[in-house]
Amino acid sequence: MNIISTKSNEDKVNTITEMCKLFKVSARTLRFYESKELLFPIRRGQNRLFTKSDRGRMKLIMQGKRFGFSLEEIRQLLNLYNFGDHRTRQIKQTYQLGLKRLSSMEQQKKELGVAIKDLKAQLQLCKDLLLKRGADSRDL
Amino acid sequence: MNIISTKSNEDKVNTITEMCKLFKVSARTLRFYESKELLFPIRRGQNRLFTKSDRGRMKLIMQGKRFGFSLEEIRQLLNLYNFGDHRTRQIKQTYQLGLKRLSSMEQQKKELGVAIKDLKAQLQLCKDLLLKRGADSRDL
DNA sequence: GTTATCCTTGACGTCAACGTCAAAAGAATT
DNA sequence: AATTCTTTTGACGTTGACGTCAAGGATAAC
Repeated sequence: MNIISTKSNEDKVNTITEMCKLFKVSARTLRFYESKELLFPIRRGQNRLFTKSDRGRMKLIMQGKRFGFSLEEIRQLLNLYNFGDHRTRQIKQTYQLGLKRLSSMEQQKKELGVAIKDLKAQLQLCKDLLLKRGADSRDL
Repeated sequence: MNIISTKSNEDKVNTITEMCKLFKVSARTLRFYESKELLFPIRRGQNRLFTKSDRGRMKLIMQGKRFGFSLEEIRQLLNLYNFGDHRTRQIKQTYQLGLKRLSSMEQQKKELGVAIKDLKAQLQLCKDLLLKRGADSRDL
């Protein structure tokens, strides 16, 4: 342990199998994401090493997928989290995209709230019917 | 207008093109959904007529898609809204599925809240950088 | 009657997001 | 040195969710 690297996991790198376990995806998926420029693992020889940046990106990728975004949509947004090394014009574009995405996500959250309310009501109706049909309330 | 049908749009039926416009999808999509048993239009001759039930289902389908669910997942849940004509055991299963889906959606809403917060923060950072680089604050 | 318009059923094509398999290269273990 | 394990790079396969013709029936308009 070097005296400089007090933040032990800051500069830690992962092999591909470690990443697989970390994010519960296949190696194929990670290579695929690299080919699509969502990840940028460095190389030791010909092997991939995934850095903290890649871990952060993967987290965002999984999140984005959960919310129903396509990989391409996610890729564009990922630049928002690495804007240091881009040109101003590109950052501006990504920023605009981020604003759109934000409002889309806020909208989705609102809709989700309504859908949840509906589903709850429907489940209640369903439950009532089941009880009326003589179901045991313990297995509901 | 029949004296019995006071609820004018309750028993209204739509042709396929009407449905297309109503939900902004293609006819192919509607036929595809029927083939996958997500919709059950009645027939006049060989033509499809979409009922109120189908309209309700379509609303739920679009919603489900927005939230990232697959058509198969959506199909299973749709039974929750038409449980009148099913057997108790099946309803019970659908009910259980609904509970799972509910908690999944609630989880998703929570994650969405966090992601929105993160994105906002990131956008702020981005904005600061752009301003520092001399961007005009009016086009942000 | 025929032209035009909707609608139908196949059947094949496409695109995203991977899965799967083969061949080979490197490192590690015995 | 031989074997095992991890990983690599192709390359082809698959699945979900449709798109896109092609060929034909039904109905309304002229």
